[in-house]
Amino acid sequence: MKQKVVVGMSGGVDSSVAAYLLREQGYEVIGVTMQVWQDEDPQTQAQQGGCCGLSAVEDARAVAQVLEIPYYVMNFKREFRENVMDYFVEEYLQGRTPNPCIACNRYVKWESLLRRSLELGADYIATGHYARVDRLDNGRFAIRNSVTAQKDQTYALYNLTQEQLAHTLMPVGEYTKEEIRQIARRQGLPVAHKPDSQEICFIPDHDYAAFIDREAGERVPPPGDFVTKDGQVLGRHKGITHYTVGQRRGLELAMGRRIFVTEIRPKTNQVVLGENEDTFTRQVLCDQVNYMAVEDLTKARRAVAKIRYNHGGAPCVIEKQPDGKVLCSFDQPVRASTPGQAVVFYEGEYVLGGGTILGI
RNA sequence: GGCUCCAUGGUCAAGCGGUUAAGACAUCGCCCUUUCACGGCGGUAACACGGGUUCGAUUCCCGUUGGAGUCA
Repeated sequence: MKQKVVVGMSGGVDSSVAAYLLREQGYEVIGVTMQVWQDEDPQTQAQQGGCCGLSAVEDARAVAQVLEIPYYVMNFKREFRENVMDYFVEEYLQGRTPNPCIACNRYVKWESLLRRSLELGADYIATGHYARVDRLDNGRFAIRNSVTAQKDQTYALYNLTQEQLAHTLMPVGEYTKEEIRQIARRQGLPVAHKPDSQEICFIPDHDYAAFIDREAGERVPPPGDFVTKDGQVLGRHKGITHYTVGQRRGLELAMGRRIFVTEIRPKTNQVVLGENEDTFTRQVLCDQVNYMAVEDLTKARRAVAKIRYNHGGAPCVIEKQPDGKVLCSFDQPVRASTPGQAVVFYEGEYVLGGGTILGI
């Protein structure tokens, strides 16, 4: 009896090849595209792919046809709205900087999609992520680095639960991006040359502040003061939703030298500005911790941590606090630790866990 | 009101008789990137106005206008 796997197909190269690889490995493969949001303007719809746009459906269906696998479109708009879009807006309103991809993975892809797939009798779900899933000696499941350091998406997956990982396959993690494209070409998949997705999929024009304005209306914080850490007023800002820690561009302040956002203070509606060196911190505190390769943090241990998706990772000591939060003390200061973003801990090739960054 | 300074891109700021009129910051575009950022590479953009002097004025002189300071 073949094991059944539902592959989340975004219409991109990676998930298409994932479906192919699993079919080759002997699984009974079912292709599914998750419909998660919909732009009113069909013009935008056609042009914008993203990881989950609508043009996705046509491409994914075409790939499924080539692979001769069954293909369905499932509607997850409600789940996406609640767990990703609303969360995204609420975070910004409170002066934090969310990572919607992480929320989408945990709550939409690996919660809603997995549940429905299991209901359909599937044993696993699979995606085209550049990461691997391993079962460790301690019995736990953990996300493991992709074989290629060039393209590694483990950071966005730190929040998956053991139960979810137990039913997850990520075949693409065994290959490099070049190899994946090559496989796509050889198999004649129509998406072999499709560019990688980027940007937030539900904000195709990239103007996320305008999106928040539309969503939150009068709840959006008004303009306020740019200040130094000493309280000196430097100018006016457009509203805290327009900024994130470490940001330089878009401040519209000609100081004669580069200046950066060092802190966002929602209480006083201030945005604090300073020198580049002011953006560095040695300690990062996080909550909502998800443990992955380890069941818990009983004592301080060394790790490597990434504080944003494109951070190379830095050595540190992580230690659980009495209240359950985890304090991460870096050997060297890290730049622009940003509340709302995730800090993900690694040991070797495995994800130990991670949490949501809090203010100092 | 008198006197004295100043007047170059969006901001700051070089140049002071012949220059493609620097640079920084801001801004814009591209690259990077399944978040937001950082970063890299490019681009747009200026001599307040009117008279002189000179072969030639952003540069010198005189006004006008607009700022700054100062003195009754």
